[in-house]
Parts: sequence; structure tokens; C-alpha cells
Amino acid sequence: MANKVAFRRAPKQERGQRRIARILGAAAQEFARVGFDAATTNGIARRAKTSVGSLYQFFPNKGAILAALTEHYLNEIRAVHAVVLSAEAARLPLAAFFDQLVDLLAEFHTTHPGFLSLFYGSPTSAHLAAAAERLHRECVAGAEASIAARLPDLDPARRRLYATINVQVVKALLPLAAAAGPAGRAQVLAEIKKLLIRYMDGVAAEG
Amino acid sequence: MANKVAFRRAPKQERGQRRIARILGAAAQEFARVGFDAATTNGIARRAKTSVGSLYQFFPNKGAILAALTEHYLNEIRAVHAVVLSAEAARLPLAAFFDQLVDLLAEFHTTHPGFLSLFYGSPTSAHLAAAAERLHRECVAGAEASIAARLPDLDPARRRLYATINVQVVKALLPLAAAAGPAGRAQVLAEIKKLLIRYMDGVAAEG
Amino acid sequence: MANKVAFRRAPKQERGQRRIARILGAAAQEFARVGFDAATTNGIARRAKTSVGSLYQFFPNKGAILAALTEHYLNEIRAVHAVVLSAEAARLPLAAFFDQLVDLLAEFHTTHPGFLSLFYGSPTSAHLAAAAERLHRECVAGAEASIAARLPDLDPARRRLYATINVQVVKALLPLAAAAGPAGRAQVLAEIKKLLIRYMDGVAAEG
Amino acid sequence: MANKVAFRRAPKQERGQRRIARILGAAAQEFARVGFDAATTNGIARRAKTSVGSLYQFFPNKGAILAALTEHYLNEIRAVHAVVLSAEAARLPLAAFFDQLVDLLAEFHTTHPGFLSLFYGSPTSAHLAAAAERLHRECVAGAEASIAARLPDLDPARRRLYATINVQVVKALLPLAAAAGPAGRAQVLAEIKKLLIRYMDGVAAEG
DNA sequence: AATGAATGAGAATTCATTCAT
DNA sequence: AATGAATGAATTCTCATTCAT
Repeated sequence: MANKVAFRRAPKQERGQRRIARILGAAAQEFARVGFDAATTNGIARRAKTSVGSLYQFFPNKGAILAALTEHYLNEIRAVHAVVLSAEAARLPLAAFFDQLVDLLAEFHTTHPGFLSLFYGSPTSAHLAAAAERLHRECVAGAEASIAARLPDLDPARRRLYATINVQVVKALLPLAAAAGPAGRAQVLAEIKKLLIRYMDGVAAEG
Repeated sequence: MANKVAFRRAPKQERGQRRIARILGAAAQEFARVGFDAATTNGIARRAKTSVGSLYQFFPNKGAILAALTEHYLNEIRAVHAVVLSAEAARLPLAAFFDQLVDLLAEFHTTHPGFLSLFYGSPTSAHLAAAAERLHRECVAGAEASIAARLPDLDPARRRLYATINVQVVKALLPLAAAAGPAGRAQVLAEIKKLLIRYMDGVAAEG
Repeated sequence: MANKVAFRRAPKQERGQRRIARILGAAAQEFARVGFDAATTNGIARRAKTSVGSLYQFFPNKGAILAALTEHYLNEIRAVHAVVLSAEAARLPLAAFFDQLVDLLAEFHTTHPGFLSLFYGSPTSAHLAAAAERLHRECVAGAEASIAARLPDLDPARRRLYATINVQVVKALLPLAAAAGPAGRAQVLAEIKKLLIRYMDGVAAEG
Repeated sequence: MANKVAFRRAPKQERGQRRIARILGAAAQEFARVGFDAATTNGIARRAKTSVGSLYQFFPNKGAILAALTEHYLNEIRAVHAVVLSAEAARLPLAAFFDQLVDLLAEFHTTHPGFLSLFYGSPTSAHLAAAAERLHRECVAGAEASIAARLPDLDPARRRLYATINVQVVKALLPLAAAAGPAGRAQVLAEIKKLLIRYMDGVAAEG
């Protein structure tokens, strides 16, 4: 899947790998700071302490940087999903499950500050919309799997709806935790958990 | 006499007003279509069937169009808030209240397709972020007032937190209703209502 | 046929027409000076005493300038062909015919200094090759028609061959006249005429 | 002893020589394919199965590759001239002479496909123009010598003019032979010969 | 000597904004 | 006031050349 990203050439050397990482990091920061469209390839290169030429040696165009970054985040998200979808997680009571999930996702957002700018795709650019779409799909798939483990008899269409709602809610509320500062953060996370638990408890009761 | 003078001047002013309205409408469409950044002033003028020059007669720069559009939406939102904050609304049971609120907001989104592109401010441009911030603030203020009417003893900080969460959730979920098509729309709206009711019922029970 | 050139917008005003002419003139000079590829749109605009932006208002890209210039030359060539293919010209003895033709073409080259750079297409760029191809085709068509008028029984394939040879020879030798300076010019033209007359006389004798 | 030293050093020099030859061959192909300007040094190195760095070890810049290639072709052309200017050739009747000459040159073009791109110098780049000029001069010199052998009493200025015309004509018509494909090739060559014979017969008759 | 990654100047093109008409 | 042509700074991407390994 990671193969999908079109690397202009396969970096054989470790130095190249580090440079790619630096470029992706710089891109994440720039995208976070000014958004994908306003970010400039020269600016990304400057922040990565390299030259545009080098940047274009690894990425054929600006969109490819976004695509690579998306792929990177996708892999990280899958790691989170692996935890959340484990057999142990499925046996947890709903409250404990969401407690773990929200904490994990909150940490993910904290440690991946650039992630947000890709996840919230505006229709600004086709590239950006595609990135957001990919990440969204992955998250919804994860949520679906998790719901399926708990409510196996649920109609697939409804399962999909609940999954989408969960994803959207988390997506919308986690930034509040980040914005709340160290003090308010725990409070916000607690509310997110309550909201999800109450909602999904209701869903379980309905079924 | 004064009437007559006012009348004489009116046609011109009115023509300008109509032109402004056309420009704002065109801008809303363009912003919705390609986003604020990608929208061009020439494109907006073309869609408004006027010239760039005229556009710049009314708006000193592209950001000012966004600001005016924001003001426009702000006023429309206040009208919705006026309904929601009426004495009758405060006396409604929570379920009935959210039923009314979500329906009103869903309709607002439907009838103001350009609204979304301002409400979901990416950090793309300072202008856009400011617009989103203003609209967000207004909505939070409305939600705060509404919560205050129902739970007057709540700590103001918590009230603000609940208001923010309500706003974010609605903001995140209404697009799902729009995307679901005529068939799924009612279903999505019903879920949004359930989610809010369950959450705020819990809040009321806590206090 | 002239319609094929993609004008970005139809210039309604005379000023626009003049500007287009200035841009085409400047482009012809630049193409002649450094060739199509090395010519820069900024350079063309500068020489045309206008801005790049204006240039792009009329021509969607560098290739379109070349295409428009090609179209322009094509029309001028057709005017020459009209003279050469007239009924009177067909009745002229071969020597008199070539005398007239070479003089006309020499004058054309003199008055259209930029023409050469398009006529001698290197494979450098697809754009340039296409331009040269178009002009070449037109000239060959003219030559064919002229030969057909004099040697109607000639096999079409041979007629095409003779036409092509005539065109290539003139294309290759006229620059010598231009390079020879005022003094040598007449001498070179005289030789070109002799060469063509002797060759085509032989052809006529063969048939 | 001296032999041994020379021998020891030879392998290295020879390896360099082979590499240079490979680079020149690759350059010839690239120049033929896309033209001098569009050819990239990286592309040439790749085709030569070496690295840009090595390329720049032998040639200080792109122009130097062109210059070296020009020198190479120059030597090959001189070999052709040696045949054409031999005592036996001078004794041949004009028709037989041109028969041999055109066949030789046609073969030269066939076996040196990259030659054309240098010989037809557009003013694209100063480098390219210089290369074309050098090759042109050599050819004209050869033609002059050949004419001098046949018409020793000719005014040198006229001789130079005839030589130039001969060169230009051949330069312009040989590509037609190449383009005509195996079938048409002989036909085109026959016409080139006829044209030159008729023209130069006329010249001889004049004197 | 060989390699190929790194550099950055330069080119095409776009679009917010101005200003002559 | 209205128009839309004109402007040019800014952006993406390329490629000749250099230099660390």
C-alpha cells in the first residue's frame, strides 16, 4: 500500500531516508501552519534545511509530498487500530473501551501535530480532499470493525452510520482537548468519553 | 420632502445593494465550490455578472468579501438563535428542544450551502480562520445562552465547555446529513438528536 | 483556419489588437535571436513593452504564441502563392516564372525576418516541429499546384517529389541571399533561379 | 622499456577513451532525439551508462560535449573529402563524380544519425550555432577544392559561391532521402544527383 | 577516479489588485 | 460608477553543475 506513493527514485542510502523524513516533517509543519495550498515547496525545503532540487529528487510534485505524508499517517493510524481491535479490547466494557480509545487517539493527535491539516480536508484542492478521504475511510473502517465486534447483529448500514458518527465526533472534539491546554485537557477528554459512551450505550440498548 | 430626497437617492443605493448581494452570492458559491483560497476575484465577479473593478469598488480586497459574507451569515445565525432562545423554547422538554434545534440548523445548512466553507476554517489563510472563529463564537454564545436557560446553576466554565462540545458535534455531523441524500437524511438527523439528547441528559443528571 | 489559434479571449478593442501585434512581433524577434525554446515569455513581454500578465491574457501559453505566429506567416505565404498560382503566372515561360517566384520569396524573407526560425524546425520541441511542418506543407502544396499547372500529365507522386525538392532548395538557399549582403544578394538570387530553371527544365524534358 | 611504461598506463587511458566514446555516442543519440537544448547531461550520462560526475570529469560543460562531437564528425567528414578529392575523382566525368559523392554523403548521413542535429544549427544556442558553422565551413572547403580541381580558372569568389550552394543543396535534400524510406530513397538520391549535375553543367558551360 | 545526491538560478504561469478609459 | 485590460510578485518545477563520499 505504501508502494502507491510515487517516489521519484528509491533512496538507497540512509542519508536519503533521513532527508525524506526531514522533508515530510517540514511539510507536516508547513501544512499545519498555513495549509496545503499556501505551503510552498521552497518553504518546505527551507524548513527541511535542504534545497528545492533535493525535494523534487524525492517527490515529483507537491501533491506527492502530501500523498507520502498521508501514507505515513495511515500506517500510524493502523497501529492504533491494531491495539483497539485486539481481542482484549473487544472484551472490555464499553466505558473502559472508550477510555482507552480516546486516550490513544488524543495522544496520537498530540504526537502528530501535522495530522489534523490532512484529516480535515477542505475542498480547496483535489489532492487535499483525496488525502482526507483516505484517512477518513481508514478511521471509519476501524470504527466499523470495532462496532462489529461488540454488536455483531447490527445491520451493516447502521453500523456504517454509527462508525461515521463516532469518527466525526472524535475528529471534531479532539482539537478542543488540544486547545484546552494542559489543565483543561483531561476535562475535555473526559467529556468526549462520556458523550461516546452515552451515545453508544443507547445504540446497544436500542438493538 | 425628506422622503422624496431619500427616494431619489434610493435607486442608486439600491442598485449598489443588489450588486453587493450578487457578489456575495457569487462568492459564497465559489467558496463552496473551490474554497476561499482557490476562488479568484475575477471568477467571483464573472459569476456575479459584474466586473472585477466593480467588485473592488465595494470590497477593498478578497478578504473583505469573506468578512462581509461572514457578517451576513452571522445575522442569519442570530435569527435562528432568536427562535431557539425564545421563552417557549426554554420550556420545551430536552428532546423536543433538540428536535427543533437540529431541524432548524439542518435547514440552515441546506439553504446556505456556502456557509460550510466559512464555518470549517482551515488555517489556510488568516482571513478564513478569522471568519470561522467569528461564526464559531456566535454559535457557542447561542448554545451557552440556551444551556444557561435550562441549567442556571451550572459553573460558567463547564457551561462554556458543554456549549463548545454541542457546537462542534453539530458542526461535524450536519454535513453527514447533507451527504446522505434525501433518503438517509432523516436517519442521520435522528441520530444527531439522539446523541445530543443522551449526552445532555447525562449532563443534567450529573449536575 | 486562423480560428485554430486559441486566443484566450477575443480582443474587442483596437488597443488589444495592437498589443497582440506587438507581442507577435517581439516573439518573432526573440525566436529569431535565440530560438523558440530559449526565448522566454518574460523576454518577449519585455521586448513588446508589456507585462507577462498581458501576454498571458492573449495567449494561454508559449506554444500559442508560436501557433499564432505560424498562422500569421501562413496567411502571408498564401498571399504569395496567390500571385504565383495566377493564370498569368502559369502562362509565363519557366525562366520568367522562377524569376518572379524567387524575387517574391526573397522579398518575403527580407520583410519577415522571424519567419526563418519557424520554417527551419528542429525536433527540439513538438511545438516548433508542428509549426515548421505546417509551413512546409503549405509551401509544398503551393509548389505542387504550380507544377501541376505546367506539367499536368506528371505522376502525382513525382509531382510531390519535385515540389518538395523545390521547396527544400529554396528554403536552403534564400538564407544565403540574406547573408550575402546588399552586394552579393542579386548574384545569389540569380544562381538560385538558374539552379531551379536548369533542374525543372530537365524534368520537363524527361516527361 | 618505454613500451612497457606506455603499456602500463595504456589500460587506464584506454578505459577513459572508451568512456568518452560512449558519452559522445550517447550525446549524439540524445541530440538527435530531442535536440541539443532539450538534451540533459544527466540523460546523456544515463544513456552512456555512466554518471554525471564522470561526464563532467571529461567535459567541463554541456557545450564541450557538443564541441567534441563536432570534432569527431569533422574528422569523419575529412575522410569522405579525402576520397572525393583524390586524383581519380578529379578525372571522373561530372555525372560519375556526383554519383559517387552523393552516394558517399548519403551513406555518411545514414551511418551518423546524430550528425544532422549538429549540421543544421538553429540559432538556439551559441554552442550549437558554432558547431554548425564549423561543420559547414569544412564542407564548403571540401566543395571548393573539388570545384577548383575541375574549373581551375574560376574566380575564387564564384567558386566559393558555387561551393556554398552545393553544400546547402545537399544539406537540404539528403534528409528527404532519409525520410523517404528504403523504397523512395534511391529515387530521391537520383534526383539530387540530377539537380547537381544539371546545375554544375550549366556552370561549366558558362565559364 | 567514479558516483549520484545536492544545489539553486531561472522559466512558465497565475491571480490579486490597480487604473486608464 | 463601471469596466476589464494591465501589472508583476509569487509559485511550481527543471536541469546544469558541484562536491562529499
